[in-house]
Amino acid sequence: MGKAALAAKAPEERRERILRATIAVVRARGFAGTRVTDIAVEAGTSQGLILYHFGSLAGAFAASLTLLEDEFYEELDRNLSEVVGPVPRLRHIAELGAGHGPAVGDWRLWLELWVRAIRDDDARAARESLDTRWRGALRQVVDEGLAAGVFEASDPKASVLRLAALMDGLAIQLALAEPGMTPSKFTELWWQSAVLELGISPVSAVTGSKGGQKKN
Amino acid sequence: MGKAALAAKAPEERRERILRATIAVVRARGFAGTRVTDIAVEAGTSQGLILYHFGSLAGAFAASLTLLEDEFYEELDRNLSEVVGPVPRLRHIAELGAGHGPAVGDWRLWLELWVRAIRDDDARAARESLDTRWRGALRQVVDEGLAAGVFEASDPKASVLRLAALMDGLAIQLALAEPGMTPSKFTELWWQSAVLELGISPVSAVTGSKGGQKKN
DNA sequence: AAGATTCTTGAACGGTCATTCAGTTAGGCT
DNA sequence: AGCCTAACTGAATGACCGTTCAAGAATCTT
Repeated sequence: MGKAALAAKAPEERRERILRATIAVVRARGFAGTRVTDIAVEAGTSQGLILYHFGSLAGAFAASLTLLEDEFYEELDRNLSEVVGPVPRLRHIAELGAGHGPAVGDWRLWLELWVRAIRDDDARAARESLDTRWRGALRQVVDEGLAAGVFEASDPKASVLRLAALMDGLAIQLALAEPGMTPSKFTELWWQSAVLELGISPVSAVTGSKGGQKKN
Repeated sequence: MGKAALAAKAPEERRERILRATIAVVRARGFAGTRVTDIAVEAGTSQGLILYHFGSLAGAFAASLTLLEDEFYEELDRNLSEVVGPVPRLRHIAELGAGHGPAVGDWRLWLELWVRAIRDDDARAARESLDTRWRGALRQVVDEGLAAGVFEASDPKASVLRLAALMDGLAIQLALAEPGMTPSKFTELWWQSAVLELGISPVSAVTGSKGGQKKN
């Protein structure tokens, strides 16, 4: 009976383990390079089980995307509630993008998702949903700042769109390890744009970072 | 003999036809979805010939990337020489990105290249070279503008980096047909950032477009 | 505890596809 | 013309890989 308690894996647990394994493998090999066997090995199960639960490899991909979404949302909320005040929060976002925060940070996975979204409807829906949510969070911070009078923007919607797009664009270079692009450079470049775009005063801009203006 | 003149295809011609076909198929199906047969059909040759010339499918991919580079360079130069003066030229760039100009415009192909660059060295080299060249062109326009006194930027290098990255980021939305993103919106969003980033005066900003400020 | 149901396995199947290859054609050279 | 090499073909090969399946656990029901 003690044995049973240890050996017994709820099927649900198995399912989730497979989905996590799927994400891990896609991260490492990309969608195109992911085999059923890879997932099985990573999850410590058989190939058969993957097909049993998800019907096909594509089905496993699709299901793993919704897990990815859930975790992204959760983490985003957790991250943003960590910091208060529009400027520090925006600054926090600038740092998040650079790769702090595990789920948010893996830009290569994002690239994979974008390309898959060109032709796969599940991926398209997932990426759109993620993007909307992400822009919404950014929008919310911007609105807070506008209300508090520390940001100014003639067209907040456009500003948010641009800042979000800029982050994606910078992310590409980070993901591809473009020489000269580092996480801290990423953060600074984006932050500068935010300052410019939202008319953040130099004083608050510097104070934005929690630790003051110490650089290293 | 007349016959010979018509029928005779220089092998070089065949080679190039295959490379063009490769690009076309990748554009349509992505790297992951491209089969040797597809290329053969598109090029009107046999599968065998592709392998004969390029050794492998990956080889054909690699070779087609250098053709892509060449055409990109050529087209970029052609496009930029069309317009004179820093402001109109920058404006022209804003419009180019939105998809005018065939080779420059196909952002989906760019996405494919980015993802392939994660794991394939040839793709990585090609994309880096393309990117460098592209940023160089942007940089040149910015320098012109600075010299002429119509732009101002405290850190031109960073400005160029940001403007280039922003274009990539916006391109993703264009490539994925994000609802609400259109070529003209793309152009306007980017242009606004350029105006902000380079301190372009409203007067020249409006005159930037060749046709004056007509909107429709 | 017997039976039914769900879960799990891994071997076998079958299709797809890059690559090979034996042979054909065409062009250039003498 | 006759030979040699490069270009070219497409059928055959063989590996890889998603999916199927028959059978075996585990769990649940009563």
